[in-house]
Amino acid sequence: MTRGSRDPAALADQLHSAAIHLLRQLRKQDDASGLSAPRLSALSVVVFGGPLTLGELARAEQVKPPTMTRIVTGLEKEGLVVRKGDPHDGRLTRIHATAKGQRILAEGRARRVALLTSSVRGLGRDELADLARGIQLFREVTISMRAHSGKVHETP
Amino acid sequence: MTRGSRDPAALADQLHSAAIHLLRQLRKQDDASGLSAPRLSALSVVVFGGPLTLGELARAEQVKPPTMTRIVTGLEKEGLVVRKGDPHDGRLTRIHATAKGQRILAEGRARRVALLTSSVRGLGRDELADLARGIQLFREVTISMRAHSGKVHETP
DNA sequence: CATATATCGTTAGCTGTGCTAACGACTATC
DNA sequence: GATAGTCGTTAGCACAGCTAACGATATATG
Repeated sequence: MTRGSRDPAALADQLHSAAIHLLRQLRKQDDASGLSAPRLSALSVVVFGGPLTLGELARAEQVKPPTMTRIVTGLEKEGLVVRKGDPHDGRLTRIHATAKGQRILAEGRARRVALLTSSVRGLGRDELADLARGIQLFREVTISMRAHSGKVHETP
Repeated sequence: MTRGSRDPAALADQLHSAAIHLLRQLRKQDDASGLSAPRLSALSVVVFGGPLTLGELARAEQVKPPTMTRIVTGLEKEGLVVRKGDPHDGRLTRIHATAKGQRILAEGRARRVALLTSSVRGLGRDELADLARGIQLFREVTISMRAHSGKVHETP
């Protein structure tokens, strides 16, 4: 398997498996803050990306508008974001983070960091750097996949 | 952001975001084979891990038995696995992969590989090696998280 | 100005994943 | 053979993802 690490097929499977299991663990941890992964991710975009329209948020999260509607509704029900109508365009709904939303996000982040830190304790500085490098490559692959997937499937 | 790559907080956020978006892309591609990510992952375990009981499969996929029951039911309905009772222990249900299941898995794998290959075309050999390294670290972190998460939350 | 067209967000309805609680079937123990 | 434990399933809940259809608003066109 050490040799197979450079085999694209094995790499694809490992990527698939690693992503699934990693996300499951992250989700478990996020449950401690009462927020699911999609909600937390959306909240993060709103907090750091400033006020956004629902459509922009949906595109940022690569999700269809109806899905984002319900995510935002859930967040709003917990008082983490608020909807505000745009004065210039009545169709738009701008999503703003509340102070509570910012606090919850910071807490969840701190919780993940604490867990990651304890998990990373067994890793050295170099391995940490490798991890950062790996994340960067993950993102590049994701972006590239996104560009290519339309070709494989369809182009609406 | 280049400097922040070694900041644990930024690393945690990036890990979170990267996993979510990567999985979303993988899921889209897997949709082409008519199988969702959890089903494909479970099928992969059954195919490569030989016949397993439902409970073993649930533990392998870090999922509770009722969830695995439905995943297996879905796979069985499509003729990708079969349930067989254990002759020595009537409580056990062993899950076997069918020839069709093996074929479908191979096809899905080929599809992912094709996409990954095209996505990876922009990456050099060294970057590929870095990616493999990143995946390895991902798994270590996941395993470590799993060991530590009980401590953070609770131990039932 | 009035009407048609386009865009945005929501609602309705479907599938699938995850959980807990409760249950039936079977083993194992006493 | 009664009792206790294990395994898988069923029932019921919440949430995420989608498409299709709809109302409201904005814009373009006659």
